[in-house]
Amino acid sequence: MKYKLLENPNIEEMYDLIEEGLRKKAMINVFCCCKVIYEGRALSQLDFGERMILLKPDGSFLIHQERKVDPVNWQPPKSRTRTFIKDNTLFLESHRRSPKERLEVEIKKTHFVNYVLVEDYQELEIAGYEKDMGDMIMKHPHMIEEGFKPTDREYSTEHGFIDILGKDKEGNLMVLELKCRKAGINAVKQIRRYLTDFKEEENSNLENTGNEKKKVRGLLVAPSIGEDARELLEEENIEFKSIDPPKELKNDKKVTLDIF
Amino acid sequence: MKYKLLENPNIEEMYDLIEEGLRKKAMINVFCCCKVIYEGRALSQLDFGERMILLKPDGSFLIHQERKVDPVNWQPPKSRTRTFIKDNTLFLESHRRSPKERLEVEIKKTHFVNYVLVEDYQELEIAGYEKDMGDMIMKHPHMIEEGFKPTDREYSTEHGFIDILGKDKEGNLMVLELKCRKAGINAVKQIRRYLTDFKEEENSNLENTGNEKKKVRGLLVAPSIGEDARELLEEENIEFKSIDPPKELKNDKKVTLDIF
DNA sequence: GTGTTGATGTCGGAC
DNA sequence: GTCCGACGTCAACAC
Repeated sequence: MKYKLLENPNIEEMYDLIEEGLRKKAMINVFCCCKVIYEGRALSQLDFGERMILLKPDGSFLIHQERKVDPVNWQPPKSRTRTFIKDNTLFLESHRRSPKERLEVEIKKTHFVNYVLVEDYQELEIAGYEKDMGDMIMKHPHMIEEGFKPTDREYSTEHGFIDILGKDKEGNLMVLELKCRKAGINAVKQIRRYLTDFKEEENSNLENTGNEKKKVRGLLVAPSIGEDARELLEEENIEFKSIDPPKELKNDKKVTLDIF
Repeated sequence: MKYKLLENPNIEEMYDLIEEGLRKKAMINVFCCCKVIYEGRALSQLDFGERMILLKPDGSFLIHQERKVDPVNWQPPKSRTRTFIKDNTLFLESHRRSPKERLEVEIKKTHFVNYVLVEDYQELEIAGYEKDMGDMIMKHPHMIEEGFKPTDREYSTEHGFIDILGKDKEGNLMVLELKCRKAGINAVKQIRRYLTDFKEEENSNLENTGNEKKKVRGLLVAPSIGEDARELLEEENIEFKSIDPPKELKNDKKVTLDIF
């Protein structure tokens, strides 16, 4: 089951659902009246009130009040969450090893609780660094290889945006994925998804037109690449080009600002 | 009604529920597959994936992925949220006036959506940071050393605010810089800047008045100090006093008792 | 409003 | 691990 939800659960139901969610590494969401105690780098307490609690599969633990972007209390990723019942009351507890920190949530009344098995393979693309790299390649396509001609930027597909689309000197389609830092396995998976799309298209074109076969080349562009990423890359017949991102424009700007 | 919840809603149902939640200033929670575009101080895009969206009555807008404490995209309090349907697709949009920022969420598939009218009158009581440390020292100056008398708090200088200014039992000026965590090299540099100011002043006073020379002592107060910081400290003849920040809540559980 | 500073900052990268 | 810098930092407070 992809998700599970309970309205006005009793303590045992709620305990079971949260335990199940934790076991399955789901996102768990609790709307309840609770009291919170935190001990660690600082010390805090928050008396009973209605809040939203969010437990993430990476161990993150967030308690949100009705205002502000930041959670009122939280624990970082890799914290360990535990549930227990004491005096007919459900508690959530989160421990962090180092620095030693503890979060304790006493739950009085729950409106509803749910967990969801989340599928999210996308990473945030933020303009700035990577954008600069794209700008540079659009301006100097020979950096990729002789005869490379970029045709599209941020080309939209069903699986997401392709950073740069172009053709090599033979006329083969090239799908470029840019990373401004060391490329990980996710970068390779990403480019693989794009390629799947294009290869399907390519095959149907072939059937229709009988043209001579053009290849679709996947090319990962990054300053370096991780070991696991390299493996998948070779397996999938994707190419890799090592290019450093253009030297920081941000710093230059900041220096200028500091001067004034 | 205190809350409302829909599983697998269709677009119109979802639109209505969110509009109702916005009108009633509720906390709104959406578990869905969505795509996010942000334009403002930076520029970002996040392709389709499953996430949790949280809209708060103060205008805050959070999009949480399955990892990290921080939301992947967000808008701050006082942003204005708008919903609209285009091409049979539901969009959430959030505008901020200044700086001009826009967040656009395209929703593909929603697992469930709910709103809750939250009642939370409590504020976080927190202890263990720099202000508490300053309070403690002002209240118990002997913690620094016998005969220490603080004279000013947040004393303004050309280079910034001195946390605590005072005099030792000999009448020498003391410049205290407080850190509630392990002090790094920056803390030492900071105190060094303040000292430079005072020593210049001291010298000009000497010339003018011919008074006997009083020293200016710099004192870094922190629970501990890093190695590089220690080096610069000794080089600059700045002193160090190890003090842990107080971790006592002011109204220690009294609030709870008062309520009953 | 603009500006400055502290924070359980968080997060990522380098050593 | 620890240290160091960047961040759409956020949020509180002063001016």
